[in-house]
Amino acid sequence: MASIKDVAAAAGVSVATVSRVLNDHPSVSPDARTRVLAAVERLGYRPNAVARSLRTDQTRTLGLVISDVLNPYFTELARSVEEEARALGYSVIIGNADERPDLQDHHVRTLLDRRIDGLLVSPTDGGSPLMLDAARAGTPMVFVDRWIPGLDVPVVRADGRSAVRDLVAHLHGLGHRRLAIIAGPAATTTGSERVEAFREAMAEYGIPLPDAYIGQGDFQAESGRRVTEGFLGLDEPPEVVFAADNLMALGALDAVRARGLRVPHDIALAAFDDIPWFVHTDPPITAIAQPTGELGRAAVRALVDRIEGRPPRSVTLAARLVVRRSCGEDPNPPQSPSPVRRSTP
Amino acid sequence: MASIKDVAAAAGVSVATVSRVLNDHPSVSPDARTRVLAAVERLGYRPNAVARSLRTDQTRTLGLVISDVLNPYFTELARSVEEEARALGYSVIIGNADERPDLQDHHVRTLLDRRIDGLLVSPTDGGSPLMLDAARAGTPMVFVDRWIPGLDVPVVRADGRSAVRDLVAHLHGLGHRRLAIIAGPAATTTGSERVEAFREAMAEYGIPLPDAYIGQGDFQAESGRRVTEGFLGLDEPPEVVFAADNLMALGALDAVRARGLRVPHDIALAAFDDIPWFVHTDPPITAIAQPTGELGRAAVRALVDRIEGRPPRSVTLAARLVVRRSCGEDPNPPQSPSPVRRSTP
DNA sequence: CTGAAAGCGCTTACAG
DNA sequence: CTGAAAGCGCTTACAG
Repeated sequence: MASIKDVAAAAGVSVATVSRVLNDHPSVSPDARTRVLAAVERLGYRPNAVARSLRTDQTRTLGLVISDVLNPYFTELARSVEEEARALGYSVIIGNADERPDLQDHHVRTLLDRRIDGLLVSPTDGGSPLMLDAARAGTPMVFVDRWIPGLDVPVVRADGRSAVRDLVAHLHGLGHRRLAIIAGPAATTTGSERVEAFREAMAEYGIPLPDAYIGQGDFQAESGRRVTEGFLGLDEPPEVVFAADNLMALGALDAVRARGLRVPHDIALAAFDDIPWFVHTDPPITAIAQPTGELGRAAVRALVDRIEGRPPRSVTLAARLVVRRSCGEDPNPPQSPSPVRRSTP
Repeated sequence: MASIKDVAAAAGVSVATVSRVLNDHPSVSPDARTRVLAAVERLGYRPNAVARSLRTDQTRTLGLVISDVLNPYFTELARSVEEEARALGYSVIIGNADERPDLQDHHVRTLLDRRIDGLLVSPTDGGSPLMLDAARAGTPMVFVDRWIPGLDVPVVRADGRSAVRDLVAHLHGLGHRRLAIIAGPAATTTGSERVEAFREAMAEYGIPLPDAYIGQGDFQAESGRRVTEGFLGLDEPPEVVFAADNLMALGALDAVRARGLRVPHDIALAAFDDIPWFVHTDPPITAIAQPTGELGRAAVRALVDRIEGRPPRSVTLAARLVVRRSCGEDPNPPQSPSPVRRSTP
């Protein structure tokens, strides 16, 4: 590939002048500029970003380490992150941890080695020494969705507490009393917080959350399946299963179907995280929706603020309950009878 | 951050020696090695990949430009690509074109500027000058899923022809004669091929595919919605809509539901690309499944072969039809009555 | 086995 | 406005 030297030679100027033209430095004569631009065009020259990064000590790249790309929530998050980053002149490199701390570590290490300007992470666990060291060493970092307490790192996330309270009110109103949850890993904030929010909301109605109704999942479909099978095998199975993310809800659906049971007739189902498919599942699934796009954008802005020397802000946005039919009789029946609605028994 | 110089000073050796132990060069004394490793440990030294890349002229990075990250098919593809790349010692940077040629170009350019070792692309269109030039200039490149004819670039893809024939046989067997398709952009191979395969299979049954039954979509949900509305507004609407990808199927479902109609009672639906949610939609959707993971892995192997000087091979794998209930009466009823099955009218 | 030195492709004070 | 030169952090022939 043509290098800056080739361009300089072709334009009859020094490499310094070529560099100035390329970087829009003001002190370049119109004539020199024209010749350089012509040479660039003729040679099809493209600056080597690797060399530039080495010299300037900045890569204009953000690292994003997410827990699971296959989870539509994170895919959407990644998309909004890339979009906002691009608008601000940054690229993003995504590392998929697949809910595995070792993989997360691998990606953090690779990203750090590549000298990304800043790191956006949704931690899979409590944080490895590598990540903690990086944070303490001053690597610009922002947590999205999940975070690690005790670190001076801004957090951008959704607070689901009030939406969970709305969900429990909805379930209680439908007459459900035996409520179970498929939790995420206790090592993640979203893993423990969602259980706590659920327990607290239930307490307001005087309903306990027995251990047998807390299933330990890992945010992936297979665990939702396994936990749900366990629930269904109980002497007194729960009336409702609340999956702490959409993939575990998918697993739960698989398990219910495998047993030959129906939602919500035999067991009700609700999920944290809303996705477009929930409108079309059988039945449509009641879910707690996060403002995913806004979270991604806010996270990027916080990180770029930090990188560029401005004080970054933590952001907490509200999640909201979207009621559909997976927990029982539609509580908001349409005014006029619609042919879409199924005649429920 | 500590540099190789710091390590050299701390270990009392030259930077050359440090470099040698870091790269497992054989000629290093055990003593030197020990001291270097200790210094590395003590300083928390991590080699600067940017500097190494500049020097060695290789980044050990693959670029992957996909048409739409929000499409579960591509997400899964991206995941398998990253997995295989990691196994072979490469990282991957994903660029999401969002089905927009301008964005695709942006990512190709950025990736090239970063001097990735090779490029995996699923082109959104017929290819911009930039991409064509890069291919002709010898940038290691492999097409996945979609490709651009006339270029000496290996292609890794699935052949859906026989699965589409199976689908048409299935539809014909169900008594359907008015079959419509929501096509992808004609500029993409998968956009045009799927229509052709559909048309040819229909011809075998003496069924024509009129223009009115070919809707022009762009592989994204909104276009599926729009096209389906058009079909439903026809004097003689089709009995079946075949969406050329899963997102347009989602849009089609939205449109059908908005009209207060039901699948398959009022109109049948099938999709290219199978996803886990299709098992749980109302009704479960008949789809053509690609061996996505295998495609991603094969594409990476071909690209790495090319990069490392081995002859790369094009690969074509077969797709297969997965019959569910969205086209009408289940043609393979279970032997014993199952409580899962709905009593269809 | 080891080190001094060149060089990868840039950017940027410095001097003119 | 322009260029020569230093230097970013590495790797790797070359000489010893």
